[in-house]
Amino acid sequence: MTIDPVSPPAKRPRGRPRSESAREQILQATLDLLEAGNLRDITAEAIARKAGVSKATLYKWWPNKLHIAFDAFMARMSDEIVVPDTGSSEHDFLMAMRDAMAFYSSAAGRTLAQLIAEGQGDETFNQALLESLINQRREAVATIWRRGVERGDLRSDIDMQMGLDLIYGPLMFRFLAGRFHSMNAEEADKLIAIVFRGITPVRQTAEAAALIDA
Amino acid sequence: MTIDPVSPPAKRPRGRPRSESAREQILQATLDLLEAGNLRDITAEAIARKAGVSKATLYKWWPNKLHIAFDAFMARMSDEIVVPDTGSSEHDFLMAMRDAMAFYSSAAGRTLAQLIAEGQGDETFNQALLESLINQRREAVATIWRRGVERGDLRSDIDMQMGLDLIYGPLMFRFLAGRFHSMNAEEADKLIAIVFRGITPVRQTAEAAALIDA
Amino acid sequence: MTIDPVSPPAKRPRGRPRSESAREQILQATLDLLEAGNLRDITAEAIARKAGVSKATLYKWWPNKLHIAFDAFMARMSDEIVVPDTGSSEHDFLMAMRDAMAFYSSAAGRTLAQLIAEGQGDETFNQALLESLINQRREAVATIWRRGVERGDLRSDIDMQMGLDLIYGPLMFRFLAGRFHSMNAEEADKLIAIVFRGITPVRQTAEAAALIDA
Amino acid sequence: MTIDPVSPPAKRPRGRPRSESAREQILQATLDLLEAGNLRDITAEAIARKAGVSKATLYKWWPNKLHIAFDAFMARMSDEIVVPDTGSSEHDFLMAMRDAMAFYSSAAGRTLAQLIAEGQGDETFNQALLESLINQRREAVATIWRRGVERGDLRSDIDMQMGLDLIYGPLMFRFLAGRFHSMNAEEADKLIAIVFRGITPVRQTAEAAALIDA
DNA sequence: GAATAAACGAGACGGTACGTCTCGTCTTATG
DNA sequence: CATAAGACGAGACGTACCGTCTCGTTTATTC
Repeated sequence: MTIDPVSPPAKRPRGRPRSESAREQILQATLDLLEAGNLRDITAEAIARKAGVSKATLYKWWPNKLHIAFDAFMARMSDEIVVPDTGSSEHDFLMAMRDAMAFYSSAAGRTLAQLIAEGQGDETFNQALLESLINQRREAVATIWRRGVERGDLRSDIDMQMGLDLIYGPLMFRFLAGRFHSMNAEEADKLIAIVFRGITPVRQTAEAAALIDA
Repeated sequence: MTIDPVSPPAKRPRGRPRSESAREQILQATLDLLEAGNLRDITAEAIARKAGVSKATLYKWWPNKLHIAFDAFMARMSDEIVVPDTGSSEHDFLMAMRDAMAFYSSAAGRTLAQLIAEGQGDETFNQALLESLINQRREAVATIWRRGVERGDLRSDIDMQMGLDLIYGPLMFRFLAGRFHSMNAEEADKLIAIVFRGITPVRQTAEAAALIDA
Repeated sequence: MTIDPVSPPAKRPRGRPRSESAREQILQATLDLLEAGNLRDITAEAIARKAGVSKATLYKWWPNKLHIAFDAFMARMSDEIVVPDTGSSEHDFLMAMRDAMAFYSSAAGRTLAQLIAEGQGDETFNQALLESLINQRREAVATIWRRGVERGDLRSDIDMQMGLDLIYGPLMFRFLAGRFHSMNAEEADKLIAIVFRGITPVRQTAEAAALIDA
Repeated sequence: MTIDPVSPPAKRPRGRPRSESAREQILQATLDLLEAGNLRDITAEAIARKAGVSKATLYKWWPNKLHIAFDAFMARMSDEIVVPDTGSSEHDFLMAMRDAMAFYSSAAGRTLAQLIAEGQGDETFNQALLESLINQRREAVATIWRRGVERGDLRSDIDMQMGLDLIYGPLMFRFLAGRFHSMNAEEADKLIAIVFRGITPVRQTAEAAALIDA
């Protein structure tokens, strides 16, 4: 048993350390304002005021309010993903989709839409947003996918990315098109059912199709 | 002796008529600027200057630059949709998807993404945008869909809207996520193939699946 | 007798004309604020608010608040100078000095001191300020001086500028040094008396000196 | 064994003593910056950086940069005044004036002008500045003046302050008015000559005047 | 033709947010 | 303790764009 005797003891830099409370206040204030209105209508001054913080502090740590909103959003996202394991891939995906639907329906979903919208002009930001957003789900979904392939529920010759696009694409499409309200549980079931006929091995596909045809 | 008493033949109002050339100049200038940069970075003043028009004229006919951009975009869209008719629904959809891909890849696509983005804060505008945009394609796609159902290529118990979501959702998803470059012809083929296994009647599905499995 | 038939009739430029009322409101507001406090403590925003004017309007017509203050000050200065004519140059100068003392004692004087102070960093501005300020008095004083020389009250071989420096220099010195309160009428009399012994022809000088000596 | 009970002579306080080198570095840095640019444009941060000192140290020992500049200026002034003694009061004053001219022409003069300017808003500071500045010269000039009165070169019934105003007022006037460059040796001679006709006893005055008239 | 009416260009305006800057205070760890 | 480092709250700066307005001008219809 060894204790690293050398390890640089995370030495504090010289000056006054960054105020963690200020950071939190800013993110919280931003979230609150985002729930109340559009990102476009939120001013840096309003965030600063609500957070009890100077405007200079905002601009010291973030280049603009878009990035503040991004951090605020992400801080709220990090611990919510769970990986369903019902024994059936289709059912697992259904659960994952319902989870996603719940998320997109929440205030956070509205915020996300605005982040995507505002980020449209900034390719780098957009990339970062989608990546960190989707990567979080991808891990969960990848687990389901892998289990499904091993179990024989899913075809092994289909690119997972394509599968994800098929499942989340329609969801996101409705979401951004403002038709999200129509995306109820029943619709989700149908969507998953149809996609699964495409991504399951032939035998099961045929059976499933027969079932639907019936 | 009477002259057509029914049709008051588009009687010109009293004053100076609206300048059609100004209208065109404005839309053209807006399009040019949109190709060069982001909608966010385009100012009403820049449009007016480039169009050789007064700012007041802009605001007389449009409520804000978002609506100008919308009109400019739409003016360029109106006559491009064609309805493929190859005898096979799958092939028809493949053609339609490639058409859509070409469109989204063009400068107009970039413009569209920005319109969607900016419209995010304005529900009414967003609705109008998506509707008039999708309706244009919907007509075409509906024709394909109808033919497919009649021909027996497509299941009759699937909601067309769901079908469109399945086809265009992944496309739009990649588009907005900035992964559109990866949406090449091969990917499009695969996507359509998978979706079709879900939306075709069981017999054909089983055959197709067997074909792929082989 | 002819009337220029061509003369361009002071054609109004195109566009909305500059608001004269805004100009006046700005200058008045600035003056009011200057009387109440230091130029340093006056913000562009305060001027704009008090004048019921946008900040942009300030910056459209003046490069910074220093120049606004200058214009405000000058607008209030233009018509106050009178040229005394008592028959005696010494008496005339005494009147002129008392006039200047009254001015420097007023709120306008306080404003002037601040303008000089703030202008210290901007050589061009400083030059312009002193010039337009002193030129106004110089005209008056030059008249007195010329009359004095013609009348034989003043030596003709002394540079007028030097004479002005001798008369106004001590005044301004006390003014800027904050000892202005001590510059009462009696002191003014003494000062003028002493200077006049230096700038009058010898005979009168001797007589005057003898008078004082007595 | 005895402990001196009387003189705990300048007992060192506890803790780390104030760094004398820091003090000097700060004043020197301030002087350097003052020579390079305007006091207005110098930031506390710049002084601290150049002096290799923390900003907190500045504010611990001075209330603001104006007072730092004052101390820096004064430290450079203290030992330069000499009292000419040529046997003639007029000549002595001429020397003193040339001395003053040299000073005002130097970088220190520029600094002084800025101190006066900045101090305009702070009556107390202004007072202190002028007092400590003028008192330094006053001592020297008072000596000349006293000698002159004793010697009979100067009238005894003229207030010395008034005399100083007459001599230094025009100088300072030109200095602050930005016309200082014109204040060459010849002008200084003339100025002193004129003033002296006002402040010398009648006999000499008459003689001098006659001399000038000739 | 003159009168009427609306649209037009130019551009000044009030409003408001931006992102930057400096001030003077504070909170750490170091000497 | 005094210090160096540097984050912080406060708040003014000057810029930019918005959408409105006030002009004088132009282009049409109506009398």
